[in-house]
Amino acid sequence: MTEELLPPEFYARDTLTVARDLLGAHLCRGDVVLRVTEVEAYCPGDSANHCYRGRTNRNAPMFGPPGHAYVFLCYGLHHLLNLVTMEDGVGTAVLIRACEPVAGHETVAARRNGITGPRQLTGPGKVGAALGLDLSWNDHPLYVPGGLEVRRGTPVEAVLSGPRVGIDYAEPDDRAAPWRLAAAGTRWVSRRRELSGPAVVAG
DNA sequence: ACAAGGATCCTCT
DNA sequence: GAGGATCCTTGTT
Repeated sequence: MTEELLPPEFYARDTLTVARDLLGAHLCRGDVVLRVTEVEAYCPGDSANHCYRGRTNRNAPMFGPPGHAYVFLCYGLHHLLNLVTMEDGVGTAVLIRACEPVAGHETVAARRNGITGPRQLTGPGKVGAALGLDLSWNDHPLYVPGGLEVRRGTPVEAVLSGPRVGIDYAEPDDRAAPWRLAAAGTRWVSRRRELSGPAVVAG
């Protein structure tokens, strides 16, 4: 039996809550299924958020309806996947930083240049590569069957947290905010030394 | 029209 | 641990 697609209402909530609840969810495209193990929340009024300085052509999908993808190209070569949260017009999202493979192992390995083990999928650019994403997936609705889908998956036992990665341009309070969340008890997480917890136990 | 820099990864050492 | 790859978005002339 196929797992339930997460509906738009799932995303139309507080971004940190959505981020925590996305841990354990499944990203599905074709034969590939990835279980989300690490995320970052980009919140309202957050100087690390691409939307902090208002709407531009690039961040427009983040200002759109919840449950759509926001894909952007980082350093000219990595496609990073975000899931838009909160109400239409707010401009918040959750970045997917790491996953563990559930199905489609051969496809993932091929897209990752034959790499297997945790280095295969721990890092946001690697997740985009494993799913075969490019900018054409920008604004794609993730609750519609047949394309890129997010399904319920299996919950995580406990959550680690720490500061977000690669946001030196942000203001000090936002740099320090513990808005990177990861599943405890798995090796499929990037930069684990910078995380602490378990601080939150899933109910 | 141009220059700068980025929510990174890989290949070395 | 250091450096290069690589191209789009953005703000400025």
